[in-house]
Amino acid sequence: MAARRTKWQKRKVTMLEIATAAGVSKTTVSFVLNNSPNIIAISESTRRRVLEAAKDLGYSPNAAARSLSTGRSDAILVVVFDSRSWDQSLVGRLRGVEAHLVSQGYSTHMCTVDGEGGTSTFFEILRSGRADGVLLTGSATQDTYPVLHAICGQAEDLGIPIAALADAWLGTPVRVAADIDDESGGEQATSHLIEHGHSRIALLGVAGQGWAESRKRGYEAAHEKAGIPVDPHLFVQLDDHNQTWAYEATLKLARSVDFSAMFIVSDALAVAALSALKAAGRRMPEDCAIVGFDNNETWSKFTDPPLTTVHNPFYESGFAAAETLVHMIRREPIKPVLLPVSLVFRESCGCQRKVSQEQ
Amino acid sequence: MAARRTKWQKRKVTMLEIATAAGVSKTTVSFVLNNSPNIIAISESTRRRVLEAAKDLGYSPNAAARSLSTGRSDAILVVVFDSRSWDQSLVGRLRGVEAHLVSQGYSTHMCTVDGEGGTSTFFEILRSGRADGVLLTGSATQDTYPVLHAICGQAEDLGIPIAALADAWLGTPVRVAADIDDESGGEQATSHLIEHGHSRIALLGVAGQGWAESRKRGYEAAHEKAGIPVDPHLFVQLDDHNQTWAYEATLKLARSVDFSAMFIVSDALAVAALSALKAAGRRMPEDCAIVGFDNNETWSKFTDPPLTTVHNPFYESGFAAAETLVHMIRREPIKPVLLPVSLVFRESCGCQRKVSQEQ
DNA sequence: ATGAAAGCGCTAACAC
DNA sequence: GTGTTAGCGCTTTCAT
Repeated sequence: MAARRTKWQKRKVTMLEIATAAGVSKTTVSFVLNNSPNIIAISESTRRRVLEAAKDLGYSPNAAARSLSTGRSDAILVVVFDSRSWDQSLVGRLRGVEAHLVSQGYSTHMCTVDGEGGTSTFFEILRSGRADGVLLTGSATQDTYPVLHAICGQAEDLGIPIAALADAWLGTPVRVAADIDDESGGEQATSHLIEHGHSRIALLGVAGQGWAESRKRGYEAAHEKAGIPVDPHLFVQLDDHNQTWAYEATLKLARSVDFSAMFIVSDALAVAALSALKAAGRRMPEDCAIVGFDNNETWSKFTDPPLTTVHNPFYESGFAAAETLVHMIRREPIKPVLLPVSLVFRESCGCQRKVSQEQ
Repeated sequence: MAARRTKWQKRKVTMLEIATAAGVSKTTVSFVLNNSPNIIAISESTRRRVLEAAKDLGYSPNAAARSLSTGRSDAILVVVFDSRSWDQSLVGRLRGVEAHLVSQGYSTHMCTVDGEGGTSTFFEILRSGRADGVLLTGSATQDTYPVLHAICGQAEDLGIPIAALADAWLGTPVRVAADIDDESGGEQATSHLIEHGHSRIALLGVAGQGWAESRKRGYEAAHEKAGIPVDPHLFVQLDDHNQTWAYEATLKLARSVDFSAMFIVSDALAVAALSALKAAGRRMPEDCAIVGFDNNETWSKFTDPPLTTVHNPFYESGFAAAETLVHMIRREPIKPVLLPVSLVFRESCGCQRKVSQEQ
């Protein structure tokens, strides 16, 4: 019976209702619920009554109202560049980002930027005040660089902090919120190969990408340290992080120059190279030892041979980047983050097979 | 000079300002900008003036204010279950989801649910009115099933539509917004193996997951069609989508029963199986032909041998699912979506090597 | 064809 | 210690 109310949508509880229930005013409720500075001026008993009422009624603040009133949105926007080419690394980072954001009371908006189109979303989200900060991830290519610049401009205009996750975005004012030690990784990888006795180590890199260039510097540093000259003929620098090119370039290299090992700046490229080397008739690691970079959880340990690679702490860097961004939003001091990386030994480098498959 | 205004934050333009600029009232501006039904009552010239002013001033509506006023949020929440185990499939789907959502003026909130913790975020986002609809993706495991149920309950209480992306969530009221034809995929894969002359085809599946079970049904259907009896001894049903288990189970199977081919319900599991088969001394495809499922863009073509697999249209299913969810939100009629899948022929099934590496 | 005005739910400056 | 009240920017009903 209780006619009226043709369709009963569970009414959202408002502050007013809980104020009434607790016999106080909205203000008091607001102070209590937000633990606002004025909370000191609220008696313990009132506080308790309010909290209780809020709980009983199942209160949740309305985000829009709060946002309208405070001017904040308590959300950040994650922009993924060229998501097409990203896999677990992206997912891992996203998990880390979200984990920290959640702990700080922020929610996560997401948008992707691939070539065209997507741009507008980004601007709308930012301009409509849906985000208090922006986190960039992925890596911009030639197509997306203009977009990247527009994004930076927009964020600056709006006074919204913007930070990059794990990669330098050259030529932009974007600060890297959390980076990993790409150079050290490249050095560890290369040094390990050198320890295995190799002196002609090929390098498969990507030109123009900060992370790849750093890894390459690590490769050079390892040579320097060992007193081995680097031979530029052993370099292949792709114009883009592209597997097909990696395959072809490696095939060509294997047929034209002499080398007994190879450091590849990413696992995704490494599998392509592995495939090309096999096509060139080489057996790994006997005819060519290999080390990659990233340690993709799902795929890298099941290559043939299992790939020795530098572990990239995706989750951790996402977490740290979010942390930095939140500091920026709150105008708190921030310290640069450089996460260490380390080598995961499997068989492609020439190390012996592990006893169990457990790694 | 121009003292005052110590820090100049580009003032957000409001409707009032554009109203003033155009010499009309807020109401008119709102009507024009939203193309509201009353737009018919706005003279073309006024309309143009308003539009022009809005453009000149670089106006963007404030999302919070609009949301507070309309009760909508123009955003949907994507919940990713067990994101740990997802890679490109997730990214592909997310891209699809976002592509459609953007076209409809929705923004995307994201949160993950892994074991513990994350739950709260979810509820907060929903209860604080930040989302008009929920899209579930990933697959719930035993740990996360309770969370899943809580989520469904919450969404229902709030009257917020909730839909699943590409997988049935057994025992919940969640409707599948866009599914792919897992069964047909399993059948195509198996039939192809049968055409290659195999009659003892092992199956590596996952128990309790809708998608995996469907793929298995396809395997059985193919046998039935070919008049080949299925031998349950050839089945391995993992309790979870776990590569280590897949490796071990396959190794054991290879050593205990006789089979000349294998259908594996996912590429991730397939690489583990491939590795195990090699460890058991088999050469592929000669000693064992293999077909997987998913066609991971980055990894599946560089396995050794290149993996023949069923292409899973991740992007498309994300797109379609978002489409359905939007229909649900708008209370428009919806039609079930079942995307077709097809086999990608490479070499692990025994087919000849392609002329170029181009696929 | 257009405008006035009443909210939407919350915050915070200011009174008491 | 606690309450009043004036917005925040937008939508929408109802006048005109």
